[in-house]
Amino acid sequence: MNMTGMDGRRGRPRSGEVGAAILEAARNLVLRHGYRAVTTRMIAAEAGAGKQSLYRRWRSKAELVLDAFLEQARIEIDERTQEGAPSDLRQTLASFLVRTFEALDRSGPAIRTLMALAQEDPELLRSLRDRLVEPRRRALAAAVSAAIGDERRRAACDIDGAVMLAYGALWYRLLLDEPLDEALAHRIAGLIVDGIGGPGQGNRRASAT
Amino acid sequence: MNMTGMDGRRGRPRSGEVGAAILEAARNLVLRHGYRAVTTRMIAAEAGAGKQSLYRRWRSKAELVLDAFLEQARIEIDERTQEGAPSDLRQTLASFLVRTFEALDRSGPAIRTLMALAQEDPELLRSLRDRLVEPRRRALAAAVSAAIGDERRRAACDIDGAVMLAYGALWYRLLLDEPLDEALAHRIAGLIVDGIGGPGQGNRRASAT
Amino acid sequence: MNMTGMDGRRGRPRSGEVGAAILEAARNLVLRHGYRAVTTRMIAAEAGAGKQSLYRRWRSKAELVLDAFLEQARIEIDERTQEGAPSDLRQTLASFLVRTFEALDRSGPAIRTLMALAQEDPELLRSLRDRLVEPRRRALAAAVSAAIGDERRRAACDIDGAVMLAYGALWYRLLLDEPLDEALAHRIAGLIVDGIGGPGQGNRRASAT
Amino acid sequence: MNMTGMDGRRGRPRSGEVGAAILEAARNLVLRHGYRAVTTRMIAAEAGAGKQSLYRRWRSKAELVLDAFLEQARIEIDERTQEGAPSDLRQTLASFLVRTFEALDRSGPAIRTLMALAQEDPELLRSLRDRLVEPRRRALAAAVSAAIGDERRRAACDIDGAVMLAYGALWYRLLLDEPLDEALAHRIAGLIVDGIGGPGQGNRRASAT
DNA sequence: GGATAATCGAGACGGTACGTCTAGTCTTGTC
DNA sequence: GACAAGACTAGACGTACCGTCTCGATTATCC
Repeated sequence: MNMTGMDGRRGRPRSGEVGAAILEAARNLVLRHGYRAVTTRMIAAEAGAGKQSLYRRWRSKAELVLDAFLEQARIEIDERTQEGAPSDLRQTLASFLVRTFEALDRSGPAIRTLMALAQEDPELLRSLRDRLVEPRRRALAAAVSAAIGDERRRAACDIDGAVMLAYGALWYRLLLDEPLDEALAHRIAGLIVDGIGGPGQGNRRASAT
Repeated sequence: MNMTGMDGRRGRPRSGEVGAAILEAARNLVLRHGYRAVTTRMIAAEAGAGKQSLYRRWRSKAELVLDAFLEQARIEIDERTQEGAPSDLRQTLASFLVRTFEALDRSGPAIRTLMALAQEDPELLRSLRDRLVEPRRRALAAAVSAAIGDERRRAACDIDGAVMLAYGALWYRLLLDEPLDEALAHRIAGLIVDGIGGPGQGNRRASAT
Repeated sequence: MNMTGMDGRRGRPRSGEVGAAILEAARNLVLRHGYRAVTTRMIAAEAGAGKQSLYRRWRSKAELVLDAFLEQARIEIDERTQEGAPSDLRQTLASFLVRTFEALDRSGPAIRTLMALAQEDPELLRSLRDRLVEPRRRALAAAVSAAIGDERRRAACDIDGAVMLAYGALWYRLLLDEPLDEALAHRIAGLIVDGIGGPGQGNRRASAT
Repeated sequence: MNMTGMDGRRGRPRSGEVGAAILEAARNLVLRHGYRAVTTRMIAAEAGAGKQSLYRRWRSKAELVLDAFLEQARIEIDERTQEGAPSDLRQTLASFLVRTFEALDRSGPAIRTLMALAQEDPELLRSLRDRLVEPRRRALAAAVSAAIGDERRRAACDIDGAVMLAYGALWYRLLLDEPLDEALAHRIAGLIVDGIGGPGQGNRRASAT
């Protein structure tokens, strides 16, 4: 994953532009045609690079495509964290999901592909977790934590569990190719905040039976 | 997908044993080596069959492997539905998840792979949804519905939403290769029933702020 | 080199047409563009075959091209041996060379290429000797032998040596890309029959000095 | 081919040692492993040089290897031309061939490879002709001419034809990987001087029939 | 002596052929 | 017509190599 190759200083250094061009070509082609339909030859040609320049930097087509999309994901997450200080938990959750859904409008198919690839490649899965999933988990957890506010109440909540439910639902819908819209975001937020029975007291007792 | 081939046609009838042997070979090989490492030639050889006997029955390697694992899933789901009528919702959810997690202990990696494949193959995704995801959604929804019992209270609950959260969490953990154990099952059940704040009233007000 | 593959009898037998089409494609392409400029992909495409069908029959591009031209050479040599019984040695030699030069007009470049390839591949060289060089050596030796006629005089002659000189000169000119014309044929024939000094007695004494 | 680069230009002059090291590395590696198995990278590494230092001096790998072996050939030919004035033609021819065969003992494989390469590279063929073949042709022609001695007799002889036969036989045997020994040298010399029938008068009449 | 310029080793670069592999289809002879 | 065996087309993969380009460092000549 070290793309600079500047450990030693002898020989011609790797050109950052070549690596960037390959990443961009990979990203564009996979978005346009899907992972399977894109070949390393196509990526190299689109980038104006030789195939060897590709394999000098990444061990396989899959690693390259992962990097191509993680690059993009990093940018988006940075923009997202410019939050104010929301006070309502349900609203916080819902708006976080809405914004995430919007971002997935473009990158969804590629992200799905990445998760799919990672299922056959443990190292890829590790990268995906470390560089895509975990940062977002933390971002959502922080947002939820801020919305709860009070320290004591926070301790009583299973924030990480809530984050798991939220992202679980997101991925489930994404992978099954079911729509991710604003209504769904509010529905998920409501469920997570209040549980299955909604804000009323009804299910309190039912579960206590 | 028609495995009998006994529509009253002329010629030698298809041998049921051949199809079964292929399914078993596919299941075993994929469990052992993973989807990508297994080739159609290997499956045919392991089953003592010709490749044509494979493609006479399934349209692609992916469909075959899907069938190989759905066969197993069908058996498991049949056993699971032989339930009585539990009354406690949280317990119902938890035990459903526990049993599902146990079944995934063996077939999990293959199921993950199927979902991964489906990301590049719409037809496979459709099959996966119709034959694996939907039946299980319905089974869980029915169990939840039965546990709630009362008709009016049922109407107030977002049962489908709860099912989405439960299976979402399951897939999320499965795809990220995070453990699926009994503690997790209870945690998910608790979250779904009571929401993030747990059975206490605290978060009612918080969300009402 | 066994192109039928019919040792066992199970499975689909190799198609003779495919092999023949590949040979012809290889021959035509190499004649047109030269050995280096022709790729296995081009040969397969021209033959309407897959690359695997090529590598199933030959171990490398070089082996294939050898076969492609030996096939042709065999045909030509068959036609050539339909000789009468000439009596004049110089004339016999000259006309043999003339006819050979004519045949090389078309296949010369390819034959040169084969000899070149054989310099890096001992197995290829062996094939070339056994299937191209030796048969022709024998054909010329037989023609020379017949032209001399008398048994006793034949024993006094170094027929094989003469054949070596004739073919040596041919290859030398061929490889150096120097013209092979009728005048050259007669010149070589004259030298071989009479030696450097020509039909006169002059050099007899010179060499006896 | 100018290896000094010292035309009075500015900048750091080319090191003669680097060029010599490259030549020696090329010669050794090609003798050891053959032309194809040796790469430019290997030559540069063996010489402790960069690849650019190689291509600064030669236009291609083939030209370099040609030079590597011509260097050796030049030395050999120089020694050879320090001859007295032999008078017996057959002996002159034979001893010339014997010495040439000895030299080929070491460099034969590489020379063969060069001729092979030249079949696909007209420019290389030209170099090979100008710098290897022609000088040797002239050397042999001069030796033969000197051996004949008498001006009038010389005019009656086809000296160039004899040289063609001698070198033709040499290359023919070399390329076919057939032994080049002393007996062969004398045999070729005898054939060239006297023709197929040997020193007797027998074939004079046969050819005159 | 400082500027200029060509050299040096090292190795990345574009391009492209090679030989291997796989999926899914087609063709044998046998049952 | 199903069956086992295996050849078939098509085309992607990752490696290898050539000849060029680029880097920092070195070594000469010229001003």
